[in-house]
Amino acid sequence: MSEESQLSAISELERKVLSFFSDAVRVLGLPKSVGEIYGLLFISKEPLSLDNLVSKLKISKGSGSQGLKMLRTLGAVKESGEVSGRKTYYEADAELKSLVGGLIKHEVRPHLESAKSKITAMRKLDDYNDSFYSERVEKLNKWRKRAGLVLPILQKILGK
Amino acid sequence: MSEESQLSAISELERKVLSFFSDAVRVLGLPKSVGEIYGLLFISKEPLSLDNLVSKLKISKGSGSQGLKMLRTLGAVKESGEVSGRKTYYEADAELKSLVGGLIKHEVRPHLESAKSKITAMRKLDDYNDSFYSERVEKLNKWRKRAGLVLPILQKILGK
DNA sequence: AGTATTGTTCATTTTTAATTGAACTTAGTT
DNA sequence: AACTAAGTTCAATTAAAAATGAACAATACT
Repeated sequence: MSEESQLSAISELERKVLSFFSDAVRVLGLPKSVGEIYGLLFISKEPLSLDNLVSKLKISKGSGSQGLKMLRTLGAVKESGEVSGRKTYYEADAELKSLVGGLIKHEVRPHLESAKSKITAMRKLDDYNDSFYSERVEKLNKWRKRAGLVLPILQKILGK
Repeated sequence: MSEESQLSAISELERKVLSFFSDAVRVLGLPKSVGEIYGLLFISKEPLSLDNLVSKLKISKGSGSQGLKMLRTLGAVKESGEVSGRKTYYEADAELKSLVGGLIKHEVRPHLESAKSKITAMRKLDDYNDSFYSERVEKLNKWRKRAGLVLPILQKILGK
C-alpha cells in the first residue's frame, strides 16, 4: 500500500540545517551529501528511511546508500527501533561524543598510523646520519606523537 | 650570472618528507602542492627561492607562487634574512605552534563564525517556536561554542 | 631612461572526487 | 516458489578543485 507520499518539500529551517552540516562536513573532508543526510536526520522529528532521504534531498539512491553507510561506520547514525514494514529507518546520533569519537577513530587515527610508518622509513635512510636531517625527522615524530596525545583530550572535552 | 644549476634531483628522504606533508595537508583540506612546498622547505638546509621550489618539485611557477602565498598567510613560511641578489628566499617556520595558530586563525575560525551566523538565522524562523526544533538548534549552538572553547586549549597543548 | 629578471594573476586545462543510474543481491510477502 | 520492494555496488558521468602557462606587473640592474 502507498504511504504518505514523500513529496513534502524542505522547510526553511531544514535548508539552513543542511547548509550548516554540509559546511561542517566539508571542513572534515567528507562529501557534502553525507552532511546533508546527517543534517536531515538531525532535524527530523521521526526516523527516516533511505527512500525518505532520497526523495527529500533529491539525491540518487546510490548516493543515499553510500552516505548512510559512511554515517553508520562513523557511528553518527543508528537504525531506529521502529521496524514497521520492511524498510529500515535511521535517526541521527545527536551526541557530540559519538561524532567526535567516530571521526577520530576512522578519519584521524589511520592517518597518524601512516605517518608513523613513514617516519620509521625515514630513520632507515643514510641521510638520517646527518644531524640536521635526523633532527628534522625527530621533530616530525614529536609532532605526530603530540597529535596522538591530543586526541583523547579533545574527546574528553568535546564529549561531555 | 648563472647560479648553481637547480637540477639537483629529489633525494629519498626528501621524497618521504614530501609525501608526509602532502598527506598531512590533504587531511586539513589544503592542496597537495602546498604540502610539498612546505615539506621541501622543512627538510632543506638552506632557504629556497620560488625558482628552486618550482624546479625541484616540477610544478608550475603559478602553483608555486600561489602555494607560497598561502603558506605566508598561514605563517608557515617566512622570508629568509639572506637577500642575495634580487630573489627572495623562504624557509619553513618549523614550530608546531605557528602552524597550528595559523590554521586555527585562517582555516577554522572563519567557519565557526559562519556557523554562528547560520544559527542566528535559524532562531528567527517560525519553526524555532517548536520545542523540538529549538532544542536542536540550541544543541548546534552548544557544539559550536564548545568547538570555539577547544581551540585555545588545543593551541596551548600543541604549541609548547 | 631601457632592459632583464622575478613574481603574480587568472582564464583554460587537467586531475581528482562525488554523484548518478542501471544491474545485481538480499530479504519480505503472498 | 514466485513475486515484489529495499538496498548495494560499481562503471560511467558530472561536478569541483587544483595546476598550468601565458600575459601582466613589479623590481633592480646597467
